[in-house]
Amino acid sequence: MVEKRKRDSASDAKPVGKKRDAERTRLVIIQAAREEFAENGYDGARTDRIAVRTGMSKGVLYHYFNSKDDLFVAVLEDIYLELRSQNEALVLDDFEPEAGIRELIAHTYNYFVNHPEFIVLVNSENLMKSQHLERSQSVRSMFAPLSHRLGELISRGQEQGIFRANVDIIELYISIVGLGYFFLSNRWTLSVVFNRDLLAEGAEEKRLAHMTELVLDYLRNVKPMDGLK
Amino acid sequence: MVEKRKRDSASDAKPVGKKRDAERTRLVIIQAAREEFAENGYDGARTDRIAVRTGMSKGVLYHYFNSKDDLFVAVLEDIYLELRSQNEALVLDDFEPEAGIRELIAHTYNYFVNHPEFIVLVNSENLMKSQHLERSQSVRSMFAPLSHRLGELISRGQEQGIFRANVDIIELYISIVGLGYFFLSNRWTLSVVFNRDLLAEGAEEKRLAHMTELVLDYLRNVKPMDGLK
Amino acid sequence: MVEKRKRDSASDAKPVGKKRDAERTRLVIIQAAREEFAENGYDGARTDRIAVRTGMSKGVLYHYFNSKDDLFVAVLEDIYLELRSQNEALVLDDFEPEAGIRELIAHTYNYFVNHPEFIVLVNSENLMKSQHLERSQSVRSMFAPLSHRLGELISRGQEQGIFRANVDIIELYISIVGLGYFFLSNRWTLSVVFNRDLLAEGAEEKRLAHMTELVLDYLRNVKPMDGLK
Amino acid sequence: MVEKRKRDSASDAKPVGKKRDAERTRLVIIQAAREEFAENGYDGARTDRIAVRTGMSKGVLYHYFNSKDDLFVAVLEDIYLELRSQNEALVLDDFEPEAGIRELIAHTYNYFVNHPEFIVLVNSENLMKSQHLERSQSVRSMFAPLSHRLGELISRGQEQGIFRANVDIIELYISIVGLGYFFLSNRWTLSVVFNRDLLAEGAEEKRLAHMTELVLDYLRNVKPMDGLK
DNA sequence: CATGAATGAGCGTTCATTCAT
DNA sequence: TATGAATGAACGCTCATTCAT
Repeated sequence: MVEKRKRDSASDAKPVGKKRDAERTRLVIIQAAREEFAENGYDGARTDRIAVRTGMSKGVLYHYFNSKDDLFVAVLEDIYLELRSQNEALVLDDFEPEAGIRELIAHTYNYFVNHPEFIVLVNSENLMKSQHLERSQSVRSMFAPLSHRLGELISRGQEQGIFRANVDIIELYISIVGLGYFFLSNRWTLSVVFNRDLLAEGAEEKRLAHMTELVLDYLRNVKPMDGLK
Repeated sequence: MVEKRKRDSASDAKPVGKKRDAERTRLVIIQAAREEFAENGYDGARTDRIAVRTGMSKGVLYHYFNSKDDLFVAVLEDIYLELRSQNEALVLDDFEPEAGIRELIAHTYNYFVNHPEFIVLVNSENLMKSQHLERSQSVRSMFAPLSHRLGELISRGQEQGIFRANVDIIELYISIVGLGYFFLSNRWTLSVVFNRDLLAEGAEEKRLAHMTELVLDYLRNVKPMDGLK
Repeated sequence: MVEKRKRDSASDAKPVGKKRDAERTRLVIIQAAREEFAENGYDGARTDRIAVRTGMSKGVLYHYFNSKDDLFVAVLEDIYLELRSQNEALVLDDFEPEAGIRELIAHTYNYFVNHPEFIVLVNSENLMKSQHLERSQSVRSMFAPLSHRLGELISRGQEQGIFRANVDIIELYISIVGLGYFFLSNRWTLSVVFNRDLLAEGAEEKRLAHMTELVLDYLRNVKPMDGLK
Repeated sequence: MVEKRKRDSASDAKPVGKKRDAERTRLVIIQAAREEFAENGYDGARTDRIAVRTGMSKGVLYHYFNSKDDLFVAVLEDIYLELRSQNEALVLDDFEPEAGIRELIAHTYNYFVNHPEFIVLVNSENLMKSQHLERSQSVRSMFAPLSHRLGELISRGQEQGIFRANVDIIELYISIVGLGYFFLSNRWTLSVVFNRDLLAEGAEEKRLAHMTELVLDYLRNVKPMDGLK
């Protein structure tokens, strides 16, 4: 279920027909940088180590990217693009409403499980108040299509009378993401303060089951008045 | 609703007279360090700036704490202690089950809203896989009492027939925390990818309403079979 | 044969009839400083550690001595005084010339063996070109009496026809000291470059035998012409 | 008689063209470090000042050497290599035994006279119990060849009946080295305690004459029994 | 007198970035 | 274009010394 990183990057969806060595090099650098940033956060990452990971000299980094900041922007764009392309592989239209929600929750969660870098990268960026993403064109509104499709799924459920009314799609989607993201992101401190090993075998699956139930019970909660409003 | 930092720190619950300057200085340093770590994360924080914030020389930091790491441990302990003492102010026993849950959700969420440092500090610590908290004695199992009280609240609701069965208290509590924490922590990147200003007026309250409903609908979801199991 | 350090210091030869606490404190500090300087050299020594060794606060050091430099002067004076008082215990007049030389060599060498601090302290001071000793009154010409007595011993040997003529007393005394001092001071590097463990059991005694023979063979080397010159 | 440092270092025996700047820079750093360590000892040396001496920035030191310790190792290796290569220039086989000894004594002594850094460097290293040299491969047993050649010289002298029997080569060599080394190393304190200016004109030559006589008289001291043993 | 908190210059080291080759 | 030597500001930390209590 987990795809290998090297082949997974959103960037290499681009046509590499002609041997564009420059393009390949860019990708190698982004991969190396992703790993380094993911293991250490933005401030903890070292350009030297990124260079070592690429197997190339440090000057190359600065030839392709002007600065550590620019490189971080590229890494963020790359991983967000990857997440979106994974999301697009999920065609919610094929599912019944409830099954569709289950799929969406599991799909989203599994991406985080399989790409722990995403969480570190995004947390780092939030620490810096999104100053890099703000400069990116390709990421803005990136999740609009997905939330639109989620809206359609909810609508279908509502029409079928199995989903409640008054659902704020974005709040819902943030909940779907957050219930898993927070757990995966904060496992280490949570394990300490609750004295329960959340890194243990089975903990991830247990979380997924709980959050799926939580969200679906919320959605299925059709009140008698709903139809009349 | 937000209390000022200076009076809010868990540490100064102790009677701080004028006698022992040392004790006072320790608190001043922890406060200064909390601010610096909160604004920049662990790696981004600078001991020089912490010293400037204290109004004292840099050497004094090392007179009280042996290293930046030790200081970070002290800051984490202080803020977790503060959170716990705030939690203890909330006597859930006084509430009907549903109202109790509402209180807990709001109380927890408001602490994060009023103490944005908490989120940055804890995210930083998770980036480092809890290596500092691991060394702390005072934080381990710190949230056991609270999850115990939450369990009692749920039990009361179940006895009254208004709450569902089969609730994993810790999973539930992580959801209660995570639904707010994730939103507050990730507002900046979420605002970009959803193209909705989550830092705008009203967004925080909206979030609280949504997550309260989500959790309560889950808990109230009494299935016919529940009583029979 | 080795006396304990604490009772051995030259300083406490002074009359401690009245309970002069100040004087006692001075000695305690000098002892502590001697140990610290001896283990780490001047630059490597830490005033904090000296204070810890005394069991008193750092301020005390600066009350009795104005600076690390002044304290080092006091330590040097103390240990040179100690060496001299040990030398004075050796009454060369009681010995036949050859036995006297043997005694002097062994006595001097054994002091170094039993007081390895002396070597580190003196090497440190030479690294700094004697800038501290230069300020000391009590040490200047301190070894004049001893070299005078050595001269008398040599004269007696010459009169008895068993010692050679033309002996420069100070050169000879420097040789007597240096043959042992150099070995003891440089054992660590010598062990490496010669690949022979000079810190092993027996190495010290072997050295003493060698250097005694060296010096005595030199002195006994009476040439036929000596008497005629 | 004293060669200038720049041409004298053991390291630049290698052909240093203009091609590899790196090699050149390494040597420049080692030279600068040698001077700084020699003037101040290990603890007294400052990496800032070493950088200033190289005319380059401080970071460059760490580009070539990982730490002050590693740099000190390199300096020690360099100067020991230099001493050995000087020693190898002395072909003892060409000399009659006694002349050979004279040459060896003078050669060794003159190296110290012309390279006062050697003494400070080695004293510093002994203060630290040879912890740097221990890590060096190139220095271990470095003086084995020389002591072997000294042994052959002594043997020839013994065969000719002009040198005594029972000579421990390493003890002898340590004496030859130590008689000069100690004088040169400790001139400053010795001048104070003997009240004789050992830094004055002529003092060095006088020392050499004395120590040569001392060693030769020891070696020449053929006892009647020697041949019979 | 004695304490130990506080100072501040300075230490060994790091690191994003530049630039000669 | 690619390399890696070089830069220099800044980092975490130290330490001899001072000073209020």
